[in-house]
Amino acid sequence: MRFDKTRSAGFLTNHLARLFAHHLQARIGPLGLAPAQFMTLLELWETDGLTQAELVTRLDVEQATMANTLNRMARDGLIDRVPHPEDKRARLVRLTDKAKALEGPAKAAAQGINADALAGLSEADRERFLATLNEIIGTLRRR
Amino acid sequence: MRFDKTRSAGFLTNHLARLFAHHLQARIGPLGLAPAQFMTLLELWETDGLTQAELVTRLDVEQATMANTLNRMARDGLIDRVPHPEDKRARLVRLTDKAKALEGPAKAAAQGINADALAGLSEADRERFLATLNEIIGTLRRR
DNA sequence: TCTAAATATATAGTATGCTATATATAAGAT
DNA sequence: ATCTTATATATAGCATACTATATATTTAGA
Repeated sequence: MRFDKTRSAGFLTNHLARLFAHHLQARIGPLGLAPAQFMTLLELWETDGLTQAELVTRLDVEQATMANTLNRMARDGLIDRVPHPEDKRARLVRLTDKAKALEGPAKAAAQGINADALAGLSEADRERFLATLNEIIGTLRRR
Repeated sequence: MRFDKTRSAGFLTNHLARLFAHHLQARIGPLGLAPAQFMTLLELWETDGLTQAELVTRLDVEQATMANTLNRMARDGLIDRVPHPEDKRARLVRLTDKAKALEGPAKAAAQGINADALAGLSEADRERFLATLNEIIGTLRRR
């Protein structure tokens, strides 16, 4: 059976994701951030005080993955966790001042990588690429 | 600063790669394979007897990553490593009969996932998507 | 030739992802 | 009110990725 890597969406997406992660790490590492932490901060910069469960839903990772990421973020002084006022099981994730201060530089770094990556494409191709990514994500999530 | 996840190539690619990996795991797991093992087998099915260094180049992963993947593959009876005839530092990675027998079913599983993922796209959009992935990979590798 | 640089592999440590499992609390059902 | 089920979080164990480092061998250069 033939299988051409360069024509496999799964293979190529895996490769590209590793390249993006590598570049992101290079640019936000100096800020004291790692990629999964940045992804989590994107939600918290939008809405401070989410629960772990809400972050899990919004970022589509497993609960155990998020629990570990939040532990590392607390260790690194990016978040605090305070008791949920109405639910003794839950805790609210709160940004520290340190994490709030990183919003500008970290988002700029990520935007820069996206811009570099798509630099060789026409505006129409960029739009089509983003739309297709979103569409395939939707397709695979439904299964 | 605004940062829309649904318009970030890096964010979307990370998400999609996780979805692809999850589906691939579900379909090749029952064959006794994991995604990185499958990726490595793709090269070895093409060319049996590669060195670790050659696999590293072809798959664009770090040497330590490949060393660990090969250890797990040897543990699982998918490969043997034999001394390189001309270079005492190196070893040749050889497929076992077990690994050879998995080529058809594993490739079929991966093709099936790719087909499912792209099912909602026109043929032209599929081609464009694959071409764009390859192009962006090229761009980011050059940096 | 002998030393220095390059190459092939291995290992340690860490981050991020997963599944499976455990515990605590909340909500619903009878 | 009690019992069952659902929800929120934590933890253990593993795969895959990374960087940094170590060792062995080969190649190149003085």
